[in-house]
Amino acid sequence: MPTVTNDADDALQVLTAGTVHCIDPDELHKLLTSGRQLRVKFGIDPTASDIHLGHTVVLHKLRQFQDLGHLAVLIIGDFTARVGDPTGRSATRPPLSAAEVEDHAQTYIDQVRAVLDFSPDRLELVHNADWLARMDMADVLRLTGRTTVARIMERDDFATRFRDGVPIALSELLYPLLQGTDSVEVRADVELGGTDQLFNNLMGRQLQSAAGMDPQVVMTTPLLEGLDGEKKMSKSLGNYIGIAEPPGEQFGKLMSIPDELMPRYFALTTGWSPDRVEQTVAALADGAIAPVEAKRLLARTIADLYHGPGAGDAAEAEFDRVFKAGQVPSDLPEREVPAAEFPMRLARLLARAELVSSNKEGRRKIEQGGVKIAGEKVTDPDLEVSAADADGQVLQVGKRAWARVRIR
RNA sequence: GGGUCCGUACCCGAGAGGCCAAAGGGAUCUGGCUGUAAUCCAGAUGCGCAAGCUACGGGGGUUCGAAUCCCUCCGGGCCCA
Repeated sequence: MPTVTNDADDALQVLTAGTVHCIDPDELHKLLTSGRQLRVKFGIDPTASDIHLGHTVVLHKLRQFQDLGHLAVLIIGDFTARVGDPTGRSATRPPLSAAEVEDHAQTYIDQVRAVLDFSPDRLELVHNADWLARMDMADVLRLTGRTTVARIMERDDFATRFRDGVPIALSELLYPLLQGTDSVEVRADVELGGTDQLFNNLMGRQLQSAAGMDPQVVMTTPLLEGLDGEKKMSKSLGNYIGIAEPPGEQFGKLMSIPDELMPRYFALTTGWSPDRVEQTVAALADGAIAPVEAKRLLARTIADLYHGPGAGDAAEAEFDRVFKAGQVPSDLPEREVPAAEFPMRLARLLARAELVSSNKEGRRKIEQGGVKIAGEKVTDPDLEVSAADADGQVLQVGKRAWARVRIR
């Protein structure tokens, strides 16, 4: 068994830093003092294939436990994904097929590698279908008998949906119980999750106690705001930065977050030590670092984290080329258009080059002054171009869409 | 099983026979500004060169004319049992 740090006080401080809930710190301290390698549970439901920075907040916390010698018990919720966690959702999630779930799970695992330590003595990977799929009706009845309808309905999102007449599938009400069962099965000492998981995680304590185990310590991490600076980062809101996205995309998106969000991003997404975060944030606050520079640092850091050292510098250089110097990106798509279709209106060519979704939209973009051909702004919405005019030229729409036309 | 209400564009949501390609908000996009794909300000947002076409859960009907009225089917909420 690996050695575990015995300085419980220091460990407690590091581990509780940046958490929203810790239930409860005394229990955690006791566990840390025991010198045992703790089993730290974190469950993910592979309902979608992309991990974004919001997901990494809790993963960084889990990594801290690993770095202190503890064991991350990563539960792939292949069974629960099929039920659909209703957390924070206003509607029932459509069920996924087993194949979709498996596919997502593999992508998840690949992406999680960027944050977690995958050494065998630091990570245990399990699938909850291994125990949940085996339960029979008697097991289910026993499980559901351990709580009450009133207790389940305390959960805010259930209460809200019920009040507003939004449907709640009966299966969704069971979700907290399933997640709690996971805690019993993996004998979790600690469970991590976002703040929205608090209810589910506490259910784990209840079920563990009922099973005669010491209840797990529950710790929650903040939900990261997305690019808009207000709503929580999520794929469905489209305000996310995926960790598998190209570095240039990550860099650009990070440059577009509201300035006020920077301290939070430094604290929650970089994996930096609390000290380093504090120094950087302080420097930003007293003007020692200009906001742009801080944002660039953040953007480089994230790109490096997920694409290897140097990725951030490269992304930054390209960003400057394109957005500061206004040059064409070094790598831009080519679109082939048959010569027979010419001459055609530029508006139509933009659509053929997939820069706009319709001729009409192309016309609109020209009228708004957002279209350039070979670097020249076009003002005539009815402009006709010949094959010779168009061949090999770079079309640009707005600040972020380019294509080179090839006549064939 | 009975009753009742609802289903509108990417999302929320107004609309009550013609003035509706459909108010308003969100979201997104374009332009200007700039330290940024930030903020702020302005504008745009079904398709078609156009005549026009398609669109208000699906289908059918009434009418000169339907998102708006009727029938039916599908989906959903609530109440009663």
